[in-house]
Formats: sequence, structure tokens, C-alpha cells
Amino acid sequence: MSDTKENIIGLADELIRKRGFNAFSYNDIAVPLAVRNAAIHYYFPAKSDLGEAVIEVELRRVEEYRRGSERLTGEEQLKLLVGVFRRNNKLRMICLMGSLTPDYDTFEVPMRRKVKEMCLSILDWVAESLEKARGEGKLQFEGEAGDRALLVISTLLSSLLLSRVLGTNIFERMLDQLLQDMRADWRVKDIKL
Amino acid sequence: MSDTKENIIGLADELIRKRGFNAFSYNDIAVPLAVRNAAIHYYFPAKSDLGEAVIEVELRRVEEYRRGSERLTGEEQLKLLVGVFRRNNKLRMICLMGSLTPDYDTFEVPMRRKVKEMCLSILDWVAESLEKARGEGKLQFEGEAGDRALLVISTLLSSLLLSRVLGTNIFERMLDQLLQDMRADWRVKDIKL
DNA sequence: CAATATACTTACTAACTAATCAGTAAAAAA
DNA sequence: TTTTTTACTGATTAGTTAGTAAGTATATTG
Repeated sequence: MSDTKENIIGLADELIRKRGFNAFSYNDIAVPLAVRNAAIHYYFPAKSDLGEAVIEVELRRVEEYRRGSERLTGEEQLKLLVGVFRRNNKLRMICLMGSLTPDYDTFEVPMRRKVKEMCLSILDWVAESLEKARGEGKLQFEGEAGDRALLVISTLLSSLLLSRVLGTNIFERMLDQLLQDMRADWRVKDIKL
Repeated sequence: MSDTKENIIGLADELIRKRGFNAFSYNDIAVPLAVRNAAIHYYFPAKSDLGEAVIEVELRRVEEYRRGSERLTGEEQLKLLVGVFRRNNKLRMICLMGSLTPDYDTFEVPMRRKVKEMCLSILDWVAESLEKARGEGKLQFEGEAGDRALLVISTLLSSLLLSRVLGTNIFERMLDQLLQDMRADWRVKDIKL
């Protein structure tokens, strides 16, 4: 993949996370990268093509994380996940799920499909890690791991949204509350993610 | 308040919840209401004025809910809250927090302040209800009610986002998971919100 | 070396955007 | 009854948007 193409996708990703898909324009990419708006259309004829490309890269990132952390414990996998969100929080960036799902109904069908695929892929990863951590006796929760994954992702996603508005400390406060309920042994208070 | 003004705010509210603040135009309001775009500017000189008006109405709605449910139990108050979200879910509408916080950094300062005020007001209400329900022995959780309110709102907000993408049943699945952790007596499984 | 493909630029457009300003009819106030 | 205010319409605009078509320099291939 050409440098320009990669830079376009990278900046689009950043803009989606910082300002939203419907709030950035081809110009917001063209100016910083010092290319013409037509250069972006050369790689991505329609804006939705650019959106889909950003999602595909995220999808591959998730796959990489999964493959790269196969041999880690469930707890370590979850630490990795939380680390990603903590980094985003420091950069005042929300996650793609938090940015794209509110605009879902403004997207065309192919991009909606990609958004859905991305959500399912992330949730599947989290569910797997949770199940593993539960098997290890590190975490405790009732019901299916897939349902608990929804709750975990929901907390991480919202903490990014709210910490931009209410202050960055919100992130750790929410994480603490989430963990409180999943501590394998409620007498032990030192589990950290 | 004139009918036209009220209709404009009402439709703007719906459009924000369905498509997002940056994805609707004055035309999307003018055409269905059969008024000219200048009529909207008459009441709301700038789009941010319209946004702020929508938030102010929501703020008053929350105040009304609070005053109107003062004498209810904490559990009943929470049932009321969940009912509001459940109705939104049926209409494929997300909540204002879920719609406006992702776009937060694209707003001008006065509107950001209003968004923040709205978030704090809603969280305060939930915290109060949670504390009350805990005092009644109906719910159980550790730490401050304000922190738990973040988790509750986070779940409700995200469930609206995700249920549009993954199917409406997501809403109840997430609610069940949330409640599992807050059951006062873990042997009793019949608490419902 | 010639032909072709790649990676753009220049120049443009049609459609839409929020916003403005000068009217105007009707209601309310003086 | 005159004046003022309210609640708009009509007409327009400056700026932005995604998107296109035609051209060009450079690298790749036959």
C-alpha cells in the first residue's frame, strides 16, 4: 500500500475518532497531507469507501491483537484491551465503535455491514478473553461471556465519551466500578486491569 | 412558546437522536414542517442555538422526572429511567448523551457547557435513585453512588447504540447483565427494571 | 525503446450548507 | 387608531461539500 494511501486512512481514522465521520471533509485530510482532494478520490472514490477502509484496518488490527495474544492469560488479554482504551483516553480520542454507531443510520448499507462486522469481531475477542479469565479463576460473572462482553465494551466505550466531557479521571472511576463486580474474590481488592 | 418553535425543537431533537447533530440540516426541518429555512433562523440564529435549545428542553424534562418521582422508591425511579430508554430503543432512537458526546469536540464552547450540564444532571438523578434503592435494600453495590451511576448510564447509552447495529434484543441482554451485579440478594433472580 | 499502468494534479461543478436581509401580514399594545 | 411587535416569507449569498474529467510526470513492463 502506497504511503499516501496509508496516510489518508490513518488521518481519516483520527478524524473519525476526534470529530466524527459526518464532521470531517476531504479538505481536512488534503491540507495536512499536502495532497489535492482529487488524490483522496483517486484511492477512495466515495467517502464511504474511505470509511470502509478505516474499518477494515481496524478489523485487521483486532485480528492481529487476537493472534498476538493467543498465548497470554485471559487476564493479560483484558489488560491489553484496557491499555488500548487508556491510550485513546489520553489522546482524547474515542473508539471507532463509539464514533460510528451513533451515525449508523446515516451510512449506506455496505458501510453499515462493515460497522456491524467490526462490532461483532471486537465483542467476540472480549468474550473469549473473559471466558478464559473466568476459567482461570481471575474473574467472576454469571451468564454467557458474550453478554458480559457487551457490558465491558459498553463501559470502555462510554468512558471515552464521558471523560472528554467530564474529565479524564472518569475513565478510571468507571473501570474500577466495572471490576468491582467481576472480582473473583470480593475480599481481594487488588485486581487491576 | 409558539407552535412552530416547539415543532422545530421537537424535530431537531428527533433528528439529533436518529442521525446526529452534524448530519441534519435546516432543510431537514423546514420541509416536513412546511416552513422556510429563514423561519428556523428567526428563532435560532445559529445552528448551535438550536442545539442548545434541544438540550435545555431535555434538561427541563430531567428536572420534571426528578420532581415528579420524588416520592417513589429508588427502585421505582430506576424503573422509570429504564422505561424511557426502552421506549427510545423501540423507536431506534439513541439518547442525547449518546448522540452529542461523540461530536463534543466539534461544538462551540457554550454548547459544550450545555452538554456537560446535561450529562451531570442525568448522572446526578441516577446517582440519587441508586443511593435510595441501596438504602432500601433493593440494590447492592460498593463505592459511591455517583460512580455506579456512570456504569448504569454507560450501559443504557451503549445498549441503544449497539441494539441499532446488532438487533434490539441487545438492550435487554445488557440490562440483565447490569442487574446481575446489583442484585441485593444473589439468590433471588426476580428483580426486574 | 515503446506501451502501459501508477500516482497523482489542475481545474472544475452541481448540490448543499448555514446564514442574512429586506420585506409583509397580522396581532398586540399604546 | 396609530404604533410597535411578532412571526414569519422571499430572495439571495458566500462558503463548503463530495465528486469528476482531463491532463501529466514517473515508474514499470513487454
